[in-house]
Amino acid sequence: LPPVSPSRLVAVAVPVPALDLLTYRVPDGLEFPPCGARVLVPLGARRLTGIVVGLADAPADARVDLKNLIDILDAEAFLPASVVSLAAWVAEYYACGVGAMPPFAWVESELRARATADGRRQAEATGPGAKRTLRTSLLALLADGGWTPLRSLAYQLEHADGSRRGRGVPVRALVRLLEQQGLVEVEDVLTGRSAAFRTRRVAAITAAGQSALERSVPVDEPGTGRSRALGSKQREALAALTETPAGLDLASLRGRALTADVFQRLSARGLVSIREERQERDPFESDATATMPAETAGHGRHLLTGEQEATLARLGAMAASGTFGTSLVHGVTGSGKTEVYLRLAARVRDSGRSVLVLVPEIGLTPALAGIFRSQFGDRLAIQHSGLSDGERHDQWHRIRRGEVDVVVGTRSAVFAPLASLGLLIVDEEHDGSYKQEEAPRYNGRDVAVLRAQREGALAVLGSATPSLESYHNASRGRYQLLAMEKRVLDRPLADVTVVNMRDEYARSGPDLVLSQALAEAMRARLTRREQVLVLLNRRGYATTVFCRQCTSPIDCPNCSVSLTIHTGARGTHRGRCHYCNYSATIPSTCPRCAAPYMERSGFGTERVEQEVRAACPGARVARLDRDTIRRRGAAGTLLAAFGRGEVDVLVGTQMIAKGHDFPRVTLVGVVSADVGLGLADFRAAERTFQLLTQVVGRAGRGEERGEAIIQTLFPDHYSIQHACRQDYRAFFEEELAFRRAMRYPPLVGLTNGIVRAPSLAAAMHDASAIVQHLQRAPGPAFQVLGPAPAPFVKLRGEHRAQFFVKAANRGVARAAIREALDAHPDLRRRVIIDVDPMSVL
DNA sequence: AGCACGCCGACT
DNA sequence: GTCGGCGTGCTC
Repeated sequence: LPPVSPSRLVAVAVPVPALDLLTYRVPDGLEFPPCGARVLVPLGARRLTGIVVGLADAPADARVDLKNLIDILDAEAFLPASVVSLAAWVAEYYACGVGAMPPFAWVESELRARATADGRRQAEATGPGAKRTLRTSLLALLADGGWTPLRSLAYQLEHADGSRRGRGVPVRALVRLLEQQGLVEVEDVLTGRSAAFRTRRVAAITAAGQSALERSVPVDEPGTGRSRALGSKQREALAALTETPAGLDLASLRGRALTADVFQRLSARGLVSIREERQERDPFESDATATMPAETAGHGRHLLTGEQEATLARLGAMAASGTFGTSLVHGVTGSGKTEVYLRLAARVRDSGRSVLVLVPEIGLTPALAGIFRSQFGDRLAIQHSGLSDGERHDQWHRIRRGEVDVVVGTRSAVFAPLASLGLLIVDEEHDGSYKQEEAPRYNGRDVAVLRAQREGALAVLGSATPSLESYHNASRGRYQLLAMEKRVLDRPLADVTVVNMRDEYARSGPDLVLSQALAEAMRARLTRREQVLVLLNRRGYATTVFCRQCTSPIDCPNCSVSLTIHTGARGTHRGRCHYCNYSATIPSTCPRCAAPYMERSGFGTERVEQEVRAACPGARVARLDRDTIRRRGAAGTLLAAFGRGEVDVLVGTQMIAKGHDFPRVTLVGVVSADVGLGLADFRAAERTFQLLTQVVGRAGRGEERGEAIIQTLFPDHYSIQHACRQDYRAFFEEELAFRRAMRYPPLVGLTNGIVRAPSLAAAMHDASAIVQHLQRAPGPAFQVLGPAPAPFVKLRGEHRAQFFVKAANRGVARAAIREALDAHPDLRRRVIIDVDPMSVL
């Protein structure tokens, strides 16, 4: 039991991203709530559901007048206390409000309204021909008898009677006014996410129904006072129910002669009962995971290689110790890491502790989830963004109720409410998608290690191309390093050829996309009915359009980037901004100097697809990038089709390089290894090395030896050279030396601050106010750089200035940043603080 | 993030 | 005059 606070104050996390913990008083009539319980609290004009994080002291600022909790919704922890304190710690580390943390944000409530009887009468009195005011439109919307969420009202108003502009309508004020007039009632319910179970309506026959059916007597009609005999449909329905004693799911009536309406009428006469039953969705029914390869069934059966066996033994020993430790499994692509994870997870599960597995993106790599599914069956839960809110929540509640031993999920699954964790696995730990690029900007991998530490569990990070951070930790002895250097069945790594595109341009002109070597290799592989992956990490048809006379490119009006050319309907080309989605037709004459010499330059995946079709007539070519997978699950479908051999050549961005296993791919072509190398980002070389190594690893996973062809303008660049030789260690040493010289992570802790403002001058001004505050911090504990215009100085119409904080001791820097932000509350909304950034662009 | 408040231009 | 669009500040 928590010690009783003499002042009876609790710290509460509310689902408001900008807010930190708030303090509330527990009124005398209420028990003191335990940590992790949900509570209903007043916040401004709202009432919200929050989570108790712990006891609180009286706020330092005496001016805040504390409010009472309205209600306590759980007698026991709703979120495990371990998850609550983990999330609070993470919010502190990443300098964001606790309210933004996933486990707190998942608990929400919602205001809903409906018309009262008076309100309905008044709505009916206003005929359709009458003049529509906002007030009458609103009342009409609320008069259908059901509860309507206030947040959807503005949208409904906008679409209800065409001309009305619903945006900006003070819906809440209007509803409150109507409430005061007794025309509308308002309720505040726990919603959606936490109550988002899909329910099904199940009909069962009542005793009255049974006797009515048997004796065929007339039955009272509700409301009318009359009696009527059962109709034939109603008799049929009752008869059907006698055959299904467990009840009949009304949704299953679709396509049959009976309709739900018949049951509804019977229910009104008391002959049938209809109950709502909670129904849990199976995430494997949804298309995102339906495409899991069937060959995964073989996993867990065949023998491990010596290396796999040794790695498993070491990890198993660490896990069995029951104390915290972190292990970095550095295994080359195709070395069979997944198999080791699976067996390790089974061991830990059998010892009575639970397992959490993080993966970068399930939609792109369904194989791992499928393998775990076949091993753990319904003791496994899946958590990822492709699930609907309802599906996700079913899974979340199954975990919370302890019905699950193993969770496989993306980033936010690190907060899954698992009890007694014994093992956390982070697959492809270097992957950038572990970092959330919006608040809260946490890294799921780092949170996983932290959680392991707090719960005395083993953390296993795995990658063929570990992040500099993790490998550095391993070489300093903070992590245990386990290497897997051989591929399963001793399959050799691909032969890599580098093509110097300068020579190719000299020979074939500057407009060349596919070198002769790549085109010929593709044709050769295709005639042998093998498959090809072609990587270019840049979308679109062309990179820019510029005027040959005045050389000015066509820029996005909202962002400081030039428009990318995309192929639209009927082959027309449009300019599009990849940052704000602005789109425009490309003029045939220069908007600046009117010269009719507009020229395209650079190329992206669309152009590559076209060139591949031209170079390989008859080949089945498909493209996988963000533009082709708008629809949910489309990536999985396309990858599955490629896996079945229905596509010969798959062109795509980095999506095609993630951990897929396509045994028939024998050739990988990289159209330009240089995309990203020129970026002003300290991770540019690391990302290039990782991408090249990963994509080269896709070749030759079957019987046939693989081949990779890398086109570049910089064949001597160290990330390209080391990637060709698949020499991680050499790359690591060289890159670490660069990071040390430049004082970049992992040798210092880096925090990036970006200040947004209507003009660059204003952004610079506000940024320097914060920087000055930071520089006043005592001692040379950290270094502040900037402010300077950010690399994307304008984005979505806002101007941006940036600054950096570099510190050996992150704690000191964190405290200083928090203090500087607190000193400038007016800038809070416009400042982005990114602790341990993945990218500084 | 909401929500309230207050300021300003554009209409009845 | 007042409506309603938007910037600013606050939420224990």
